[in-house]
Amino acid sequence: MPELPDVETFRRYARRRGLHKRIKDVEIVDERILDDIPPRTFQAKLRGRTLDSAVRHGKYLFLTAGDTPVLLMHFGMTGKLAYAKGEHEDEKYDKIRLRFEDEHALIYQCRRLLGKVGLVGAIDEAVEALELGPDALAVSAKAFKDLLSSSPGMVKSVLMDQKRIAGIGNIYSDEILFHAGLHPRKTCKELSDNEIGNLYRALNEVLKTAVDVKADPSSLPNDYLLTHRSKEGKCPRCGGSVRAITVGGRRAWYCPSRQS
DNA sequence: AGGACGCCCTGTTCGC
DNA sequence: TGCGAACAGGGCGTCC
Repeated sequence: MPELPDVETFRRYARRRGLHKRIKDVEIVDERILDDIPPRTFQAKLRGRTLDSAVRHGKYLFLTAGDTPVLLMHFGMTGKLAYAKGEHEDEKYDKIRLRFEDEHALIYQCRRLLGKVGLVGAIDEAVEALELGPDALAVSAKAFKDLLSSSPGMVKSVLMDQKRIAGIGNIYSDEILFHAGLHPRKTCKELSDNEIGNLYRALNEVLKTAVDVKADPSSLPNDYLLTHRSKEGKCPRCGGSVRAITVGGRRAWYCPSRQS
């Protein structure tokens, strides 16, 4: 579930809790979360270091500690951050703990091991290696239009393609399409200039609003679709039943009477 | 090249 | 009541 708004929230959390403190110990609770790096190496490279910045690109969070290496975090579907000294919520899902000298730790938690934690040489190198497109909140209207014009596929799939635009996943792609009034199976080729403009505005409005509420669904405005994604769900704007179809192997929820 | 599909992974929900 | 199947979905690989 962590998409751009969630990861931006994690970034701010990490910035507030984890920077400018010496890492006394690197506790690897479950080494399966490590991405292609031996646990001992991971520990040795971070122990004694001090995190000094938190940068997000799409759904990736990068924590720097001087020049190199850079700590990379991807949250998969169930990853999140915690900060605690002793007992804490969801402790059994702790995977990595960066323990500071005051005994508090910045903790990477993940239930389903679909996330990854690793070290990279530099942020721009990692973004290139991962072939990530520009961050969804850093795409200009023109670049967005050019991108959609050159993509033949379904608009939902294109929004979710991290190589084209980084940061949008299943839930927020549905939300953006809902706000733009577009059917998830519509192809980019079918979009008018006006519809592309609406989509661009919806993308920015939805993502910024979600960031503002710290990606907490219950705090989103009442006319958002997110909390109505279920069989019994009603469209928050027209009261009609919402519907689910499969698009690109993902569940796509939408309002049939408002999205075409 | 796009898209359908399977897989990983495991907690939760649903149906028999 | 209990158990297993289905589902959740980000990312990746395979096949058509």
